[in-house]
Amino acid sequence: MNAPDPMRERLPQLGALRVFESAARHGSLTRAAEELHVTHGAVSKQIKNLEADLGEALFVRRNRGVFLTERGRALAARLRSIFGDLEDALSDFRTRGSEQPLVVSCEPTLCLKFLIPSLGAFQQATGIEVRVLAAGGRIDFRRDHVDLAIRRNDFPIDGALHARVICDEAMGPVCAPEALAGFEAETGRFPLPALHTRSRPDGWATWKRLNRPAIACTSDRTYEHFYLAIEAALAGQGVALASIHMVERDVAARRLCSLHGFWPDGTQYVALSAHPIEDDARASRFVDWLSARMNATLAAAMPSLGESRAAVAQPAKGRAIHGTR
Amino acid sequence: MNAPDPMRERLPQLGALRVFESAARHGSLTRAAEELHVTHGAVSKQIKNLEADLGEALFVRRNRGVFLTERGRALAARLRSIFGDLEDALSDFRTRGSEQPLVVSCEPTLCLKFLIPSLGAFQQATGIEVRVLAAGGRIDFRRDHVDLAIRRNDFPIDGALHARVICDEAMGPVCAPEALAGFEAETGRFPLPALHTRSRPDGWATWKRLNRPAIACTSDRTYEHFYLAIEAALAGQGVALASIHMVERDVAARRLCSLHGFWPDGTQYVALSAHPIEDDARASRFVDWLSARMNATLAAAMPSLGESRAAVAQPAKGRAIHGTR
DNA sequence: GGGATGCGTGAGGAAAACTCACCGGATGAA
DNA sequence: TTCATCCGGTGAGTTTTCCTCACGCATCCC
Repeated sequence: MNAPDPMRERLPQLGALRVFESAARHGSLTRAAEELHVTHGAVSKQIKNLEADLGEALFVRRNRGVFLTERGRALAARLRSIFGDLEDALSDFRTRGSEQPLVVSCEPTLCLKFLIPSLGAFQQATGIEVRVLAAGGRIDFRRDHVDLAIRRNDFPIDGALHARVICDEAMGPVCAPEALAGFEAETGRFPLPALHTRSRPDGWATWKRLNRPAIACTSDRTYEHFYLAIEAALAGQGVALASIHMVERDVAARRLCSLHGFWPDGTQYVALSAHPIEDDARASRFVDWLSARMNATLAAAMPSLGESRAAVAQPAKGRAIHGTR
Repeated sequence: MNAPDPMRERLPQLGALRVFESAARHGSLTRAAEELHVTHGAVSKQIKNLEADLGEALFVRRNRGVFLTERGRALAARLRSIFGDLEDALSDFRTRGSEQPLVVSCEPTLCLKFLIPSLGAFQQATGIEVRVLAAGGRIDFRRDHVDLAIRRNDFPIDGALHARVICDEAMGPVCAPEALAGFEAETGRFPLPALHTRSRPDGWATWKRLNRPAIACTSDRTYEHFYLAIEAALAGQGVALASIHMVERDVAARRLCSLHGFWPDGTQYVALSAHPIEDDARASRFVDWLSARMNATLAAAMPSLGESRAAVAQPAKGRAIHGTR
């Protein structure tokens, strides 16, 4: 009566949700009542309340039993998973159970070309279990249950996130050894297409902007995915502008040749998290390891990085990284 | 008094958990009380109850405020994520919000060599958002929030799971084109090591058991990861026994050569789910697409599969697949 | 038809949750 | 030092929620 909770903090009916989940699972109010050790009347009323609160029926009553609505089924499925998580969390707490694996989201190409092959050593050395979610672009940490995302800072980073720089990005044109024969280093003429990637449309433009040696290709070809562009380069179908971190192994194995070395493009790889990375020992350790690992790659591929860096690092300035350190 | 709930169904204190989460987030009982629109006394008692139930303090009281225990902090973090999920679920329900992405767990090599490159077309055609979790081996569907897992049925499949066969596995020895020169087809002599993978230790043994042409290598080399073995083969360091589904693109691009074609090894790829796959339209559609896609690869690579299949399919018999169809 | 099953509902009661008022320790400024 | 203030604990009492009980109704099966 007296304006109890105008902006009532959501989740009013925790108990009712729990009862509904049970009833949905059993497809029966009576059996839910048994599971919860209450009478069927209690279950009936809880669900009625919940439906009133949601303004929508979750069950269709048929006098001989209840049947989930389509939307009711969807809600029940999610609730089931969520209450399962809750049970797990409490059971882990009580038994001092093991930690959850660290979930890392990473751009797919980097993921397979670099992260996964070297992950085994990390897991073995630290005992930290890592799960890799191969996904790029925007990320919803909570929805996807991601602890850490590895991204390039080529976009403004949400101020609510916490970031830690891992290493510089360095790009360079690469092609298959057999395709290298047609390349005229002086004129820059190259008798094959330039390979583009939709996920990094400004790659070649940045290369040009940084006054790196021009490469005059016969045409352009665009791939949906970085991985496919690299594969096309491997197949000798053109020259791709690739990240050193992604083609490190291919170059080392001489499946790919670098035309003009690799150069920082002003962006960095950063680790993003919804919470301060320092607060999570495992995440912190992972980022440290990743940073050391990727910087080693950089150092090996670009011994001349020292002097070139200062001139190139400028464009990245002004990009707001809300760092925690 | 009269034995109310000896085996009380877990999660007794939903409200208390909610209160604790709020207090932990604010680091203050008083501010939690404000958020929940109750008095601080109510919050204090709820948390006291919860601690009694857990048999352990969650806060350290300091007369000037409360401070989370180490374990309390861990629990609060998980609760925060879980209640966040709950809010999302309810908010999605009320607003008829969009569906969650379909999370597919897949062995990393197959994931990058095959799945991710072709996934774009699927997402575009169906509008179904797919997230790929690169992980092999055993899987906990609920803990990892996985909807669908793609695996080979080379292990007994838990009866509680639902499975649908996708396609046959087919293996064959592959090496780099330049390494092929040293291969004597008649004697089977090969002047390089055989490349093994720890994740499929019985690969070459199965090849021999099925009476495929023997390959006499100089030595053996074992890699931790399938991806690395394929990479070694690409680098001309030996001959690997690879799945057609993983090296399809490499063979097509002539980066790898097949020595004796690809042959079914008696196992199949299966889609596993915690729930009947038919019940989830999106999962069902994804499996249909994947099945068509992978069988097309098989058909293209092994036009002679028809007659060879009958003789080889036997070993797989007896492996219990709890199929839903 | 008769019994069993499954659910809805109103009245009344038990239990949980909350409020209120007061307490004590710690902090910081006067 | 003193006093005002902040933060949380606690006991008594009250409110609210939730549950039980008992009954009604419709369906299904023998």
